[in-house]
Amino acid sequence: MKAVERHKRLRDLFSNQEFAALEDLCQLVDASEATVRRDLNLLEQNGLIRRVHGGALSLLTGDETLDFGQATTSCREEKMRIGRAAAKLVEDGQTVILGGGSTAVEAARNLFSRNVHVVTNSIPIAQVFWDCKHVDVTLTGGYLYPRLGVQLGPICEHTLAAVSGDALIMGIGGISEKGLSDSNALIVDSLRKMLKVSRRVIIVADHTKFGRDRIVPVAPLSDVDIIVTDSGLDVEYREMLKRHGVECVVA
Amino acid sequence: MKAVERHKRLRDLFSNQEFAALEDLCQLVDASEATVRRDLNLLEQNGLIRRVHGGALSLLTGDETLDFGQATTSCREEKMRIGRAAAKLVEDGQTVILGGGSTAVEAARNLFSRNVHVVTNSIPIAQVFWDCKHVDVTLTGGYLYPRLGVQLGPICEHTLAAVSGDALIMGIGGISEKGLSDSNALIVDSLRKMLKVSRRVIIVADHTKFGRDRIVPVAPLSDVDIIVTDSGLDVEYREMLKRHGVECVVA
DNA sequence: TTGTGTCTCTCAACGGCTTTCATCGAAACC
DNA sequence: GGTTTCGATGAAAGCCGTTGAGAGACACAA
Repeated sequence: MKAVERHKRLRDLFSNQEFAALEDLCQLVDASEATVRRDLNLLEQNGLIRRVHGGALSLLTGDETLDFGQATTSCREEKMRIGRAAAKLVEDGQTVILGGGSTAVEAARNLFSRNVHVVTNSIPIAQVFWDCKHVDVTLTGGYLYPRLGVQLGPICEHTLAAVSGDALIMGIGGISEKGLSDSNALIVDSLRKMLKVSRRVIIVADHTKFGRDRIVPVAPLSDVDIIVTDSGLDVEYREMLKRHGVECVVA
Repeated sequence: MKAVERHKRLRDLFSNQEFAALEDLCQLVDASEATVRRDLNLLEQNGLIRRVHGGALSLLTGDETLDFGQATTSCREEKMRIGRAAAKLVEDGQTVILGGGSTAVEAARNLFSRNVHVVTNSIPIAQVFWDCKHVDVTLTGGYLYPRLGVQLGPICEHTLAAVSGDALIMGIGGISEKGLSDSNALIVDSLRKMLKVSRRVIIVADHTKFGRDRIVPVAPLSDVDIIVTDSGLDVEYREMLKRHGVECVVA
């Protein structure tokens, strides 16, 4: 059986089943333990499962608890790839600030097995690390913005002010020549604060976000170091990023 | 059976059952006593159960701590009544600080349709108000204590210091002549801070909590204004409360 | 106090994990 | 066509975590 086929079978299994033992997986894909272990490592790097003694736990079945409605379901594959690429830009031992948004959640998943310190105002992101030993999670506190599960306001900003991040990974509503913008006026203050206290700014955004100006401007493109996006991005926008000195990573 | 599987079964059991004998658990998971003991130690470390001579007590159905995933399953009559009674002690327009623990979650549920401002360090409690329009929720922020979903440490305490609560509703591990005590050393600092900034202290605790001294002392009884408990409380303890000027509400 | 049952600690055995190496087959190159 | 190179695979060695059994300490009840 080819690797692609094995991976597909494993994914299918883990979207229906919470736990699987190594032995059973070997039988399922008719491969040696060594191969299955390697496959599981890949799946773990992609944030689909978590390896445990004796097998692996699915991160897909538990999803409903992380799904806070809306955006999470659309273009999942792309967001996963973007999240993975963004996580790779972070080095072990660093402090990473994670902004809200479903793409940032994907990035968080890919930081699960890493050795980092996470600071976030997003409860869904915090829950990704619910039972993770390597990752310290600090929540900012603040007013709870119900629909999105993010914490906002003076308390949030005060905590952020006391933090210094090696990297910031955050999603955004719109990216254009004018800079970053978002449609939610309440959350932009916290976004700005995050930008301010981070040494390296990584924006995660699929190609549909480009060329859009949302109601509230957040920051100029010059504040951004890297934008991670998908392969659907127009050349026009790539050049725009280049002009503004923003590195563009295609996941 | 693999370790993950055993743990899942044990959790499931303890979310439905208050006590289980070691022997029965061995049978349930088909493992030796030694292994089950080790598993129980882990669960105890995670605050899900309390080990006792001959087996283990559930803290999920019992009170005090709450695993996020189990939130929906544990809803015993008594706890609900206690939660309801405690919520009645709060007036509209007030700021209520809610400590972690499953009884406090019940109180939170009964505040859902009220017009109050909630301050909490517990994510499960914040989620009670997820889709609620009348209730403002402020989270303290801080280090995420895994599994219990509470936020702790300097950030949490700093936020609490800047808050002033009309009422505090919190659960506790033990209540005796010596005062309040709890088994989790990490969370007591935040509990103390909550006590300090609240004008009116309401403790929610079923009768099994009385006469118990847990490892870490939290506060003397004189710091408490009201204790809401169930009808199973011994006269002996009612008098103790009276002696210390604590009002006792039986739900 | 004594006896029974339970707990803790230690040790040995087992199984799973990682690392390394050899093999195989496919694609690339000469 | 033959050779080389590279990635994928499986097997083996050694390490580490998990498990179960037993000895002694401890708790509880009669």
